[in-house]
Amino acid sequence: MKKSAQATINDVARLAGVSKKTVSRVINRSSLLNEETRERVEKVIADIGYVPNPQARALALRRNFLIGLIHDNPNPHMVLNVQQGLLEVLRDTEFELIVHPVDRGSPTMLDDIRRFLERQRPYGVMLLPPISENDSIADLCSEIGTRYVRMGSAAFDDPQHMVASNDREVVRGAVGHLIELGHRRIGLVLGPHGFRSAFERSQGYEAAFDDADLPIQRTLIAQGDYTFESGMRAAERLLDLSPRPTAVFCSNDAMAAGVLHTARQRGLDVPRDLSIVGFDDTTIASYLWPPLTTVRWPIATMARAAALKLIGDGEDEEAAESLFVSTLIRRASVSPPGE
Amino acid sequence: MKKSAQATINDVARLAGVSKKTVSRVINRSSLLNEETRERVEKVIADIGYVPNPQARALALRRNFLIGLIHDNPNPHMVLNVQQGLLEVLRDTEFELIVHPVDRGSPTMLDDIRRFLERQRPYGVMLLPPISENDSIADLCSEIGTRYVRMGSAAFDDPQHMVASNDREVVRGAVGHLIELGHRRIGLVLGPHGFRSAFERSQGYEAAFDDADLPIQRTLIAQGDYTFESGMRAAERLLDLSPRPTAVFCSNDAMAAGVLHTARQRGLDVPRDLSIVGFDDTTIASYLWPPLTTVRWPIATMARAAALKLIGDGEDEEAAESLFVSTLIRRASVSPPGE
DNA sequence: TCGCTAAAGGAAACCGGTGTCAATGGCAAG
DNA sequence: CTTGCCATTGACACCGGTTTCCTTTAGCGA
Repeated sequence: MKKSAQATINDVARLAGVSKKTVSRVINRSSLLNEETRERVEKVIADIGYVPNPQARALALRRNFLIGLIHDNPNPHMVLNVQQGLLEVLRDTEFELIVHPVDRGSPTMLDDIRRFLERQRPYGVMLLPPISENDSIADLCSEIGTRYVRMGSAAFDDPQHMVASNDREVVRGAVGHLIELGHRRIGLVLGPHGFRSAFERSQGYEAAFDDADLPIQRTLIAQGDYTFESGMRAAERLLDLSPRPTAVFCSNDAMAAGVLHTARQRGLDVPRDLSIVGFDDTTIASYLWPPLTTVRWPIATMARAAALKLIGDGEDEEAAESLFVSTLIRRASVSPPGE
Repeated sequence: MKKSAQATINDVARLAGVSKKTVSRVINRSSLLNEETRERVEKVIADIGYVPNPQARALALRRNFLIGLIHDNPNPHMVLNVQQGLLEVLRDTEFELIVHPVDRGSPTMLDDIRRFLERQRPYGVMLLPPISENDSIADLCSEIGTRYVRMGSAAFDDPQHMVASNDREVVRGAVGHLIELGHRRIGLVLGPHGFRSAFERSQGYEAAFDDADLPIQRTLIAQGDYTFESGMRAAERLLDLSPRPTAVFCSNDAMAAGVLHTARQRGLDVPRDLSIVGFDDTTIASYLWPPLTTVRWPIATMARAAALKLIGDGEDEEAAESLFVSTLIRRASVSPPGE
């Protein structure tokens, strides 16, 4: 009564009284098939619980049923949410997720990616920021013939290759909200150079000032690099200014946490003495005291859409979408100035 | 001048003037080989940059060069750290990481895993808590012949299948530290039922009281489920007690953050009115105010060791280790009582 | 020089699918 | 009745490795 080895296509063919090629046709839903034959084969497949061997298919098709996630270690919160979104879609399919981190900065990054694509031959890959902004990676995918979807803070590729959020607009709204509350000296903690997300968010900041016909004060703009520590340093500089800013918009939550940390060290009360707005809506945003007002972007939803774009035939509705709306989550770290 | 297609083993064989089999022998480091032949073949391989096709190998060997990460969505911090540790090791090898989340609770979980193992034929898999504690999964791996390593809060399998931390001992030390500082009414926020980690940590708590010959007060033990919200609820109950506990040990950081949150809502000063100790040393631990005293366990190191166990021949030193030491990270959320 | 043994290397089958192309059979048209 | 065409289906090569089994060659003692 030993457990039989995995059934093969030959077993199915024999039992159904057809050739392996016909079974293959059934599996691949070829249209050139007699309906009756199809049913007979499908019955056998169901009966013996046959599942095609992915390695053999991969060899013959020169294409694996894997979706690759290529990223360069941006924030863990994002990576994990993306994975969850992708996996939600892949869970009920024959696809699996393969994670391939790379090192931007390394001169061999492009070669690494090429090797990965040529060797593993994933069905499609998802590119996360910041490397998603690198056009040569997208070109490489096209060249090799691997489907790809880029995730970003703005649409910088065709819809079928892009899931983008509206960072600029949402920041414009968030900073506009601060202005409406009466804030005038609003600091900006920038993200690192070369990150599209940092750029878009700073553009949103500037747009809000333009909207209100207010001048932008360069001294209120501090450079950060998306880390907690850089947020602390930025806050030290901003809070030394006189007059002090009454609010700060931070390009991500980690830096916002840093700003909050420094503010507290200096005995400032948040939000009375300083309003703070973050970006990402990571879990820490709600754990902090006061809970952080921040921007939530639908990362998992975007990842789901990306997965559908990657594996789908382009007919799914969600897969058609490529622009996703982030929203301001109002918590307790913002109030009118000096209140 | 078009880029030639990937070189195959036949190209190498032709250029080196040997048969495919000999090339295959070189690749697989067979010992029955003339040294001179080996060198000649290796030179050709290096010259044309030949890399064996993983799909073909997988088909022939019935084994993929993939390491699977099977988990059930425990805390993101852990999943990500594990991934980083694994990938650090895999980066320089021919292995790739394939992530396969499952749903404990689902009655089909075991079948899901079986299908995954039989279809993808990963070289080895890493099992994360809490499903790592499920013996039938380990048995399944043995049955199918997939190498596996389980991660856990205590050693509950052979060393070659286990990377474990010393949760019980480190908690014993942490709570002992609170006792030394003078705390007597020390709350415990438990992790969820059925989690070995929760059990081990509570055992550590009890051991510390035994060490000091102090009685354990059951009312000071509150049930949590590792979420921020459950920490808040637990704190609400504990802080209603009279006399109030002067310190709380929480089974993870998220719950500690919840306790801190509730304490703050009630106007308590941490650590003066309430000392808090967490577990995990997630990033939030240092972002919180006051920065959280917590236990850091070497997740990435454990994952590295696990990867070496999975792909290695058992000769690496780090791979031999199976018990890893967590340490108490002292920050500002602890002080002597009432100070 | 011959015979024997062991090491080295090659031919062909095999892993389990898919692609190409030809064969088969039914049916309408000539 | 024969021919031509289309819908189905199968035979066989192929994807790129590994394994089995056999042959060749080298080494060595008699």
